[in-house]
Amino acid sequence: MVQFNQAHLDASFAALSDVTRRGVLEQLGRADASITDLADRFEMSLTGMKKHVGVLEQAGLVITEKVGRVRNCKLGVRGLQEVAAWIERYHQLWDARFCALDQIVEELKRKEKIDGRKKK
Amino acid sequence: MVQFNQAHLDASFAALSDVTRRGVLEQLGRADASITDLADRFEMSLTGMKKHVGVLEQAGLVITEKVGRVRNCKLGVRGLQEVAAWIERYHQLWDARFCALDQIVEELKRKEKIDGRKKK
DNA sequence: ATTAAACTGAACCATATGGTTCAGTATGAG
DNA sequence: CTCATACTGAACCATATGGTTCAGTTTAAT
Repeated sequence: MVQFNQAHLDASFAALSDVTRRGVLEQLGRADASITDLADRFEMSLTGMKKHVGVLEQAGLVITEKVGRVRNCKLGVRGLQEVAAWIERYHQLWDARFCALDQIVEELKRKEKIDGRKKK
Repeated sequence: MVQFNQAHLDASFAALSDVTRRGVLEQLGRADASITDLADRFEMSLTGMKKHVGVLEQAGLVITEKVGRVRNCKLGVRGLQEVAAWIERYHQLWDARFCALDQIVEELKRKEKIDGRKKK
């Protein structure tokens, strides 16, 4: 089984746990943007937006590059892969458990049907 | 496009951003457990573990039920689905952009090859 | 009836987070 | 050269987070 970089997972999930930052990612999904663009879009101070971008960059979810006096922000490659991998693996655990659960549910439904008939 | 419950996404991602809580989920993937079980496993006070479980439960990632004096914890259904859906949709944005990027990269490689030949 | 186990809630603590303002620095335009 | 733009860093603030201890309460076992 793959070994995950827990610190990186911490940073990535934390970065994703804020509605503004998810918004920024969505925005960058449409087009690259400067800090000013993003600050305007989300009605926030430049400094505030800079911090959000910093968090996203730390998590590898965006990449930025300073060109002249403007910092260009774009989606990063590195970030989401491990997160998606973790979710995926976790989903498997989940399914394994719910397979069992599904059977129980089916069993219950079958019984209900019978009970229903009896009550009629 | 699906509209996401942002508050719930906040809670879920935040819940997942802690290594102990991810560990708890993994543990519950193997078997249901009591608060005491989990506290022992992660070498933490009962109260501390209770808080973690509370966070996970709030996010719908676990379900608990008090049976006698012990609280039984198990994986929840409700939680991961929206998270997985968000990641999935986001992945699509990503791919769309990287498709374009790939083309650019290919283009650059092609040019480099030519330049390389010229320099020789 | 006693006692131990398992949890729960309140209070506390240190640090992190999400925001702000203010005072810079660096760069592009005229 | 001058000035506005775009960012950056420091300091601050309120609230949240991850943990603890201590003092209950409820339930199970003897």
